[in-house]
Formats: sequence, structure tokens, C-alpha cells
Amino acid sequence: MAPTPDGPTASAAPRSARPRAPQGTHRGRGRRPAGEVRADILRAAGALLLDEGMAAFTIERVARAAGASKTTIYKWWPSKGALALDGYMHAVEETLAFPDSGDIVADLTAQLGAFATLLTRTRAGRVLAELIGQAQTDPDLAAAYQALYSAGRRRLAGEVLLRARQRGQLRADVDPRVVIDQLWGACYHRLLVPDEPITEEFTAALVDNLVRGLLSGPGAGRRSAR
Amino acid sequence: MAPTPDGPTASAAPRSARPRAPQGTHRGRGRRPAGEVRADILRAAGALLLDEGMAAFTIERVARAAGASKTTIYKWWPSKGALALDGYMHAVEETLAFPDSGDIVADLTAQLGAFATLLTRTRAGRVLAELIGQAQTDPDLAAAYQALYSAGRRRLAGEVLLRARQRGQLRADVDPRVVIDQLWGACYHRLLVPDEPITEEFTAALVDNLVRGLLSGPGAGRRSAR
Amino acid sequence: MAPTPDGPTASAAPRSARPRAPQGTHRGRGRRPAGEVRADILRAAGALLLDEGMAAFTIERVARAAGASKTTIYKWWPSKGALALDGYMHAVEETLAFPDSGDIVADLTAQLGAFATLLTRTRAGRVLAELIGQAQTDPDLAAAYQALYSAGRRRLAGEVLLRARQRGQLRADVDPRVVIDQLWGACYHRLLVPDEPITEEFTAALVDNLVRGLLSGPGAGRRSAR
Amino acid sequence: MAPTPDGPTASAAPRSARPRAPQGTHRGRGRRPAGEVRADILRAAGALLLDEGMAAFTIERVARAAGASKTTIYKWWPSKGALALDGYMHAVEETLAFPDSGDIVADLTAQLGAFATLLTRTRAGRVLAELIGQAQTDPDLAAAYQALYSAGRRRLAGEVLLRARQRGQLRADVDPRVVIDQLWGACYHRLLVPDEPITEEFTAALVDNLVRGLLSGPGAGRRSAR
DNA sequence: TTCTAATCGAGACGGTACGTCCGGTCTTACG
DNA sequence: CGTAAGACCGGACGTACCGTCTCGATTAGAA
Repeated sequence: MAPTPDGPTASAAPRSARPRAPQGTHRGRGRRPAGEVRADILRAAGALLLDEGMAAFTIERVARAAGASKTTIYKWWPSKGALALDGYMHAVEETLAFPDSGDIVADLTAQLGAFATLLTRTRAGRVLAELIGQAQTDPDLAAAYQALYSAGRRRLAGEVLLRARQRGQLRADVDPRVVIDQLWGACYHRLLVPDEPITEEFTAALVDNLVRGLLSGPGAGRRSAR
Repeated sequence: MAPTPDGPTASAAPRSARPRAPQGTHRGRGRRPAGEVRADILRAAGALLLDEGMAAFTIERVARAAGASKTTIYKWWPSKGALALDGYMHAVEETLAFPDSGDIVADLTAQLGAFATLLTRTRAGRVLAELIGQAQTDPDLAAAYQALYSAGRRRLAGEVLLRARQRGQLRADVDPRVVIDQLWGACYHRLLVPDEPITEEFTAALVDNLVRGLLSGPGAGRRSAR
Repeated sequence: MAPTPDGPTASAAPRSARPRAPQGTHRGRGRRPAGEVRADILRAAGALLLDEGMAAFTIERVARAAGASKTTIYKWWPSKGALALDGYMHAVEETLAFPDSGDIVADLTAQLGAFATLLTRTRAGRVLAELIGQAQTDPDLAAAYQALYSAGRRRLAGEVLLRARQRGQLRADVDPRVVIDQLWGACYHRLLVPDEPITEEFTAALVDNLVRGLLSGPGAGRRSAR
Repeated sequence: MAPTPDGPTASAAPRSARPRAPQGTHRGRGRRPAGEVRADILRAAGALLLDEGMAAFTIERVARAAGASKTTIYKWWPSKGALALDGYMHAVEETLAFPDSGDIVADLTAQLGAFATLLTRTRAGRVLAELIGQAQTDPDLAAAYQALYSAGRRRLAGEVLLRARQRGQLRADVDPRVVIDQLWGACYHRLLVPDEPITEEFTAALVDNLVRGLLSGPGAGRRSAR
């Protein structure tokens, strides 16, 4: 019978060659060690994300670049956003420390300044923005982003603020969760809706506005909490 | 010879002989009144966006719903994001007033409370989030969003703050642009990264934190700017 | 046509127990058995071509009718013409034999008469004309038509003529390739530029003109080559 | 609301500028002398056809190149094929004479040789093939081609053959219409299905085969009818 | 050691949307 | 007031990607 049982029987010019020859890249179709494949995928995902951004980030391109199959990716990541986030977090070994020197104003100013630098001087800013953007229509990414990234960052910042409050540096009725949105959230806002730039002047003013209060009159001008 | 003396020498069949009958149910494929078509498209775009969100918002669906052709849409809008924004702005009669009663604290609290309600109680919140998300990878939408929406909102808020400063209610060295990110930007942050909810308590705390300052000690507790 | 080595997938006999769900429930979007899909496509292509002609033959309609996706079609056929030719060749059980009884005149007359009947009494004539027409602006179809159809037909006819020449029935300096154009080529001409009809009188005259020669005078009137 | 009643009322970036200024090519929309426009169209059609072939020949491109509107073209030509034929016939002042020296064999050989040169050495061959191809699915073009081109050519050739028959050079029972298909039709066949080349050897053999007949034996070898 | 049997990668598949192009019809505004 | 310009709808084009699913190759466990 037919040597090629599923071949096009009279196709004039089938575009993909029939013989299915091993095309060089792979040794075969068998199974590779799982971790190795996963590492390749994450590497490829991170590189693609940083190099070309979220618009060019597709599962097919990651699979091709990693020499893996889509099946494998779908087996481990629920959506392209989740994969992108995972790839990003493996690509950037982001260790933006939260200093806790005891001077809450200095600590906040330093941390926000470093954060502003990260957002504007590296590719992380653009990628973060695109990930958050993608998360708006990708529930898997939204969940992953919250679980793996934002919740942890909020917790860290919250603890620093809480300790400052416990030290008596901040008013007792201050909710650290609100403060976080007024400092880092303000930065994310400028990242996502770039009407205004993210500068160190900006981050310094964020802290200054909050700690001193906006109002004019007596009490204005106090600067240090020490 | 021919009734059209300068007629086509090669016309095999006179035009009148060709049946060219309206071949079906359509009233015609020709041109419709110009503005009418664009109004239909915007109407359909807005409805689709509010009903099913950005994920379901495709140019093909808008065209189908509007009874228009994709060609027409591409002629007038550079990207699906730009169309979505345009449709959104025609759908919602956005009347979020910026009150200016003279009491800046009361005004800010009121406006931010209304804004929080808009974001959480109507579909506008989700749509806005998806538009901003989409804008991260759609330069056309980003430009349009800034030109048509965010820049205007910032200007309105900035003027209110500036007037308060001129009245002496705010310190003279306060940059209204920073304050905006610490108030409305904080709300957008919670909208886009929903770790924490957007409540009226939250918006009230935003104002309170800023006007009173975070620090404990003398001067804390001043509330009214009047 | 039977000995096509990999015939099962495209043969007229369908797999009777194919569980294909009636369209609409789509049991799944994944892969269907490879050859089955191509068989469906060829079947649909042939039917559409014979029913409505080349003008209505579009890849989208074939895909729709076959329950296949355009991607699949583009994967296997380089142009719509190539697909049309393939579909045609699977639809018509082309059994236009080339008899070789030893009497070249009788054989040619019989074959050309049958050919004329095929061209005028069946839809094959119109379809062939449209395929050749399409091939004028579709290099893929032109190549496929030559490789799969015309070259083979020419070879068959050439062999018959060659054998007749070897038997001494035809002059030794006759080029069979030229004769083919003067017999079948003349028919194709009338098919493609229908100034005159293709009748059995016409095909008989084709043979008669050639074998007897056009000239009047001595020698005219010889009829049999035996 | 909008000052531009049919404009996109809030389109972010309408692609075509609003003022719709005359963009250079035309002086206005008013009427130009009819014949002038027609001449421009024919000129553009012929140039486009010869330069880029039937595949690139569209009514829109002709309209653009001629500085005319589609309406004008549709007013005078029933289909793009008819326009193409008309443009072609105005572009090539094809005057392939039919000599009638009295020696029918010499005349035919000369005419077919010149015809072969036309088909192979100029662009006319390719264009003719594409026109005939297009005519297979364009009834308007088919009718026009027959009326304006092929019928006339057949008539000319037929008259030459008829006179030769009346002079007694051809057998009295020869049908000139059949002979035409066996000479020129054979050439068209090779033009449209290019399995074999169109050479002067080929055209010479066409005549030779017919006038001498194919059969071997007595009488073979007579060559001249004079 | 050979022969299954399980398992995983490769990629074909249906579906959807993309952005472009063209045919043929119709409204509008120029001249 | 007629006519040319071109906006309009429909629909096909060929491509990309998604998420599902079949198939074949590889390899491990059973014989």
C-alpha cells in the first residue's frame, strides 16, 4: 500500500516536504529531562520579553526559540501572561531591597529613588507596564502577578511602614496600605499613563508631600522624624 | 453607428443590456451618508466595549455590529485601541465634575469619592483598566488616551489644586502634578493592580494622609483648611 | 487512476464509520487524522469546481465546505489554482483511453471523438478551460497542470503516434509533438476561443486533413494506412 | 456638537486629514472633456497591461494611473477584461498582414512564422495568453475578444484559404475553419499550455504536416502547389 | 535482551482575527 | 444640473496565533 499513508494523494506541490527529515536542531522526539526543557523555555521567554516586548511575545515564538513544543508550555503555564511573568522573574533577579534604617523618611526616599531608576533606566519598567497591561485581560496573569509579585512587594513595604508606626514615627491611625498606593502606586500610575515623567524629584516630592502634609500654616516645615 | 459617437471601441456589450440587478436583500452596497456610518461604528464600538470588554472587542465584530465594513473603520481609526477609546468616550457621557467650593479638602474628598464610585459601581472602571492595559502595547491608543482623556483630567485637577494653593490653602512649594498621582494615581493603581479594594474609606484616607501628613507629633490633627 | 500508490485517503470510498460530528457541535479543535482532512478538502474542491466553476472557486468557500481551516489548505496547496486542479483530478475519474489498435487513423478518430464528447457533453470542458485560463496568471497552477495533466497526456498521445511511425504508417520525418498540437491542440483552441464549435465532424476533419494532406491533385484520396 | 458635521467627532487620529484639500494631482472634480479622459484611461490600461500583466491589472489601478474615477471606467467598459482588451488593442497597433501571393504554402509559412515571432519575441504573446485566460471567467471579455479580435483574424485567414481552394490549390472538401485551428490554433495551444516551445521550425512543420499529409507511401514528398 | 506500553515532543488541526485589496454601487460636491 | 470623485459594503486574500489533539519516536519496564 502506501509508503506515506497520510500523504496528499495528488497534491501538486505540498509545501512541507513529506519525508519529515530530522531538521538539524533536535536529536529526536523523545523525552528530554523535564527541568532542562523548563529552563530553556523560561530562558527563551525572558529573552524574548526583554528584547521585543509583550506585543511580540507569543507562545509559539517562545516554543520555537526554546526548541520546545507548545504542548509542554501549556502543560506548565496557564496562559501566555503567566509564562511571561515567570520568564521575566527568572530573567531579572530583581532584588530591590527595602532598607529599614530607622529613619522612615530617608528609607522611603531611598527606596523610591531606586525604584524610579529601575523603572526608567532599565527595561524592567516597560516590561512591568506591559505585564500589568496584559493582566487586565488575562486573569491567569493577574492572579500570578498578584501572587508572585505585587502582594510580596506590598507586604515588604507594609512591614517597613508598620514598624515605623510602631516606633511612633507615623501617626497611629495611618493605614500603611493606603500609603503604599500613594508612593509606589503613584509611580506605577506614571509608568502606565505617562503624562508626566518618573524622576527622583518626583519620588522625593511624593515622600515630602506625605510626611509634611500639603497644608500651609503652623507645623509645616517639619522634616525629620528623628 | 453608436449613439455615443466617442464611445468605447471595444465595449462588447452596451451597459444598458447588462442586468446588474440588485442581487438580494441588500438595499445597496454603495455609499451611505458620511457621518451616519461613523456614528453607527462608534455606537457599536461603545456598546461592545461596555457589554463584553476589551477581550471581545475586535474590529471585525464592531464592523459586523455596525453594519459597516472593515475598510471604513481602518480608514478612520489607526488601531483597535483608538477605536475602543473613541467608542467609550461617546458611550459614557462623562460628567465627573471637579467641584471648587473653596474648601479644597472637601472638594477633593467629594471628587475622589465620586471617582471611586464610578470605578467600582459602573462598567467604566473595568473598561478604563482595559483601555490603559491595551495602551501599553498600542502606541496609537496610548497617544489618543493621553490626548483625549488623561491630559484633560490632569489639567482640571491641576487647576483646582493650583487655585487652592493661590488661596493659601496649600503650601506654596507643593507641585499639583505630584499630588494628582498621589490621589487619582493611587486609585488607578488599585484599579490596575487590585490587591486592595477601592472604597470611599480609601479615598478619604488618601486625602487625609496628604493634607495632615503622616507624621505623628505636634501639628497632627489639623483638619480644615478654612 | 486506480494505481495511485497512496490512494486510500482520497479514494471515492469514504470511511463509512467516521465519527465526524455534524458541524456545529465541533467535538474539538484539535487535529483530525491527517489524510482524512485532505480528502475532505479535495472532495469539496472538486464539487465546488464542477458545480459553480472557477469564478466561484475560492479558498474560503472550499474551507467552509470541507469543514477545514484555511491554514490547512495553505499548508498543502500553494495556490487556489493548484487546489482546483487537484480537486478536479480527484473528482473526474478520467478514463479517456488512448486506443492502439494498429490502425492509426481509426484510433485517432476515435480518441478525438471521445475527447470532443468529454469537452462538450460534460462539465469537464468548461472546468478545463477555466483551469487553463487561471494558469495564465497562476504559475503554481501552470506548473501543476503541466506536471500532472498535460505532460502525461502528451506523452500518451506521442507514444501512439510514435508506434504508428515505427510501423511505417506515418512518414519518418513526422514530429509527433507537432501532430499533437494539430489534433488535440486544435480542440483546446476551440475550447478556449469558442468561435467555432467542437463537433465530431470537426475532430474527424482534423484527422482527415492531416492524414490525407490538404493539397489537391494526384495522391489525394488515399485513406487507409493499412 | 461637532463643527465638522460628518467628521469623526472625537477620533483620536483620523487617518485622512480633515480638510480634504486637493492633493496635487487634480484640479478639481468637475468634468473634463470626455475623449481626453477616455484616452488617458486607455493609455494607462495599455501601459499597465504590458508592464505588469493581467495579474496586476485592476480597475482601481487603471483609474489611479489615469487620474480618472472608477465611475468613469464602469460607464464605458463592462468589465476589467473588456477594458484590458481595449487598452491592449490601442497599445499595440497590431498589423500582422496576411500575405496572398498565390502560393498558399509560402504564404502560410510566412504568416505563421511572423505570428510565432510576435508571440515569443514581444510582450504580445504573454498578454494575449492572459487575455484569453481571463476570458474564460469573464463573459464580457470573451464576447469582446471574439468580436474585436479572433473573429476578424479567422475571417482573414479563412479568405486566404478559400481563395487558395478556389484556385484549386487545396482540395475542394477542405474546410478552412478546421485548417485555421490546425495552424494558428496549434500555436495558441502552445502559447496557453507551454509544454513545447513555439519556434519557426514548429510553424513550418505545421504547414508541412498539413499540406503533405502524414502518411508515408506514394505521393508523399509533393511540396509545391504551383 | 527483546518486546511491548507508557509518555512526551512535534506540529497539524479548526477557529478567529488581523490588515489589505478590489469589485461594483451609491452619495456628494464640484464646475 | 450633469458628472467625476471616491466613500461605502462585501468578501477574499494570505498570515499569525490560540488551544486542542493525533501521531510517532523514545525509552522504561516486563517478559
